[in-house]
Amino acid sequence: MPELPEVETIRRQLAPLVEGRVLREVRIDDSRWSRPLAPAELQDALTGRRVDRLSRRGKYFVWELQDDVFLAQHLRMTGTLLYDADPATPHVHVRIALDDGHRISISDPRRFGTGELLLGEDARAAFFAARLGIEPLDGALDGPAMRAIVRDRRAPIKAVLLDQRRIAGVGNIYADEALHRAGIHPLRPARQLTAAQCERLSTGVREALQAGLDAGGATIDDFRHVDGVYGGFQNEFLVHRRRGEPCPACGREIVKFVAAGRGTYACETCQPKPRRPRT
DNA sequence: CGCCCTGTTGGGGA
DNA sequence: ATCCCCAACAGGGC
Repeated sequence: MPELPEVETIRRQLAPLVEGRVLREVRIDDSRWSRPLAPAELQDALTGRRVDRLSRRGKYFVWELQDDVFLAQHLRMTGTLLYDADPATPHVHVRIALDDGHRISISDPRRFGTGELLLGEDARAAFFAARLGIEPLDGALDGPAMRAIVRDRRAPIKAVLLDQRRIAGVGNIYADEALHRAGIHPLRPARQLTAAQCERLSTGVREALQAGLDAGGATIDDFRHVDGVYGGFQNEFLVHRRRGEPCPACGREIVKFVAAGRGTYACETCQPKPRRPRT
């Protein structure tokens, strides 16, 4: 469910509610969530600590706790982070009681979500350095940066966009959206992109993510805010393809295929298929 | 009712 | 470097 705009939206809503609060009680009912630690170990490490800041890196929430203790939390496919959730909410595997009486619940039907404890600045830096590349909304993702990222890579451009070690936070839906905005076919070998295409793609990635943020992270159909309310839609490529409607730019049919192992949508009029197999 | 397929993610093994 | 499969579950098509 959550891609970068959704994660950032949740972070912005939750940060003022948790920063400065102490985690009074932590209950983890899922041994998968806290691997490699046992749930009891993670509970003990978190309990009683003050939240200095709630930040984000790629699609990770970073709970910055006192004494340089960090929790890198990922919601993966189906995780939701709820504030004062309905007690009947299903699939809640992690519950946190704050010192002001409010509660945090993490609901995650598929249980892919993770929470990793990182002790100290160095551990945090190493964790993200091994996994994440450039932050797409920090201003550094321009045409030349994109060109350096695609250079020498013969993998399809969509696979490169989804590689978190290159660009942090672009998921399946926003990758399709960015490629449509840039007029680039998802299967085009990355190294074939011209300087002009790299420029358009860097803009497409930034604008697609920003549009998601402007919509309050409401671009995915079952996205819910921290208060449990469902979000709405915006009139973008990704919305049209979900509805089975034609391309909003040219009116031609949107086609579906597999790229980088994921379901992929494109308009092959706006995004011409690659013809040259190798370069 | 049951079976099969799909999926917003990322890690590990081939 | 790249591809495939997997984690666990819900929902839709047939």
